[in-house]
Amino acid sequence: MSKPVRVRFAPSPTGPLHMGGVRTALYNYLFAKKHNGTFLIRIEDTDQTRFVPGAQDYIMDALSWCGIMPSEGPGLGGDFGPYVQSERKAMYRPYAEELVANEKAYYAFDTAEELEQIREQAKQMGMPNWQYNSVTRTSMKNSLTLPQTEVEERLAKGDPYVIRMKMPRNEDVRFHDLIRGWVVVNTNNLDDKVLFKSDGMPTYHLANVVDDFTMNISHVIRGEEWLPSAPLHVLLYQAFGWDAPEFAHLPLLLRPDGNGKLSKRDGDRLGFPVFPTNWTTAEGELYSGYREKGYLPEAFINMLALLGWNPGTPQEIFTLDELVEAFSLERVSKSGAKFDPEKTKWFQQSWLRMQTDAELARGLKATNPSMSLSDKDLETLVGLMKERATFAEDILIDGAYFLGNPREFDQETIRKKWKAETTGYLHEWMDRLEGIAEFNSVTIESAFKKYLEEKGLGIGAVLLPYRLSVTGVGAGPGMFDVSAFLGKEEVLSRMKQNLPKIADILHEA
RNA sequence: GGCCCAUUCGUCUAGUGGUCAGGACGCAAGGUUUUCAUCCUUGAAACAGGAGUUCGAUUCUCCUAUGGGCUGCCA
Repeated sequence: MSKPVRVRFAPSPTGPLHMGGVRTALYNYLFAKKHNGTFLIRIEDTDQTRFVPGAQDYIMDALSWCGIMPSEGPGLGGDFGPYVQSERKAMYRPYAEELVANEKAYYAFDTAEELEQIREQAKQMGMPNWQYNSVTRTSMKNSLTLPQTEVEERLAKGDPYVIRMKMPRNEDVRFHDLIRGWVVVNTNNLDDKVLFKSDGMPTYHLANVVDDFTMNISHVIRGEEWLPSAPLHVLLYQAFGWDAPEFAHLPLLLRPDGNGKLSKRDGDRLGFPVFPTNWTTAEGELYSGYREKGYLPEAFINMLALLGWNPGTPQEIFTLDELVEAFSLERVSKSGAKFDPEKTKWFQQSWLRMQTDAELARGLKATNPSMSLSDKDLETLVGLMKERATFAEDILIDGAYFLGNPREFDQETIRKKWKAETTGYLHEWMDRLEGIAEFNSVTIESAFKKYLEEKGLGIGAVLLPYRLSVTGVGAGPGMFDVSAFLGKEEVLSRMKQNLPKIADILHEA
């Protein structure tokens, strides 16, 4: 009989959530939904010095854009709240004291400055990382070395202290990871981590274990950067006499170039966002987000899901619901995944195509309220341009000539395609256009073919120059569709205005 | 430096004690298209290295190398 699945995503509000964090949240969400469990958010703000205003709202907003909805969390309620650790502050000290009473932990009075000094000295003597551990603690100021009376005196007096884990000597800590299998670490390699800080707050380790236990968390699914401290957490569960949850440590997201963990600086430097949505720092520095770049949340989520997990089938396009259905931790890979901006674009393009013309038109109208096009015309335009676009806005950018006479004319196409007699053909073609009674793509095409036939011309000799004189560019949707969309008056008026401009360009060349 | 984790095409990945090592993105070529895009076909492209186990290892074990993470009164 297994416990009900309850998982949490536990970010710290020290800045915006980057895409690695979103993926962790996503996998938690997928796992919870797959097993009819609960996905909750807990804010880990035990470090008051690193608190960044707005970060918590950013996290909730970004997850909401992604469609990753927690059922418990700050502002959402739930039976295990509060869901912000600073609001739970009072509950941690008794747990820390309990460990001291049971000799699993001890008071330490060494100040941060003293420790820094010791580390510095050790470094100069060739020891790169001095640790407060089962060996060194015997020569430090703590309740294990100081006389009992002095300890009590110091505590009574209000001397600052921390509570440290009393790491046992030479014990193998074994735990099972759902992704990596058995992991074994000897406690000699672990130090006496601070569990409770002198400012009255717990550290991550204590708060995390206490909260996961008191919130009935069944599975801890988090990034691989936590793997080294997992043994400590396992030991803490043992010290409290609690059953530990299942662990699953996710592979890291790596940067596309060179090596290393994806970091917030990489994105805009390499030309892609690392954040789900825009984030502006207090200093006014902007980090761009997928939302504002024009990515659909479905595409973003789809891409993230496949980075480090695969369904074992050739399917690559998944809705959130389909991901829930297909997801399993067993199919999460062990090694870090380099993020690929190109493939991300492919997901975006694929998702854009799946939108209906009406949906896309509605979205464009919302982002461009001043657009004068009717809904029906905009939908037609979307239909013509959609296959050529990666982002919705591309439709308006690459299709700008649908909205107004172009100012620029592609010089290279002119140079390659414009012959001495071309302008003459176009004038003749204008006369034919003039004569078309019912102006639609079928009638225009047949008139065009008829004209070519009568003149004995090839299609390329006139069609491309025609396109260029109307749109300014040498590529795009079917020219008869474009013509029909613009209407007879507009097409003729453009040609009248543009042909002289093109002639000028030819003269200059 | 120490500890831990990892290693299949450029990238994301599938896979098995005997496979032509499969797919996707990207790239290249061809076809379709008046053009571009889409679409279709084809192609180049990988089991880090060395031992061992075995009739046989990409697959199992060990070593090495490489990459990554952690090493704070950060999370």
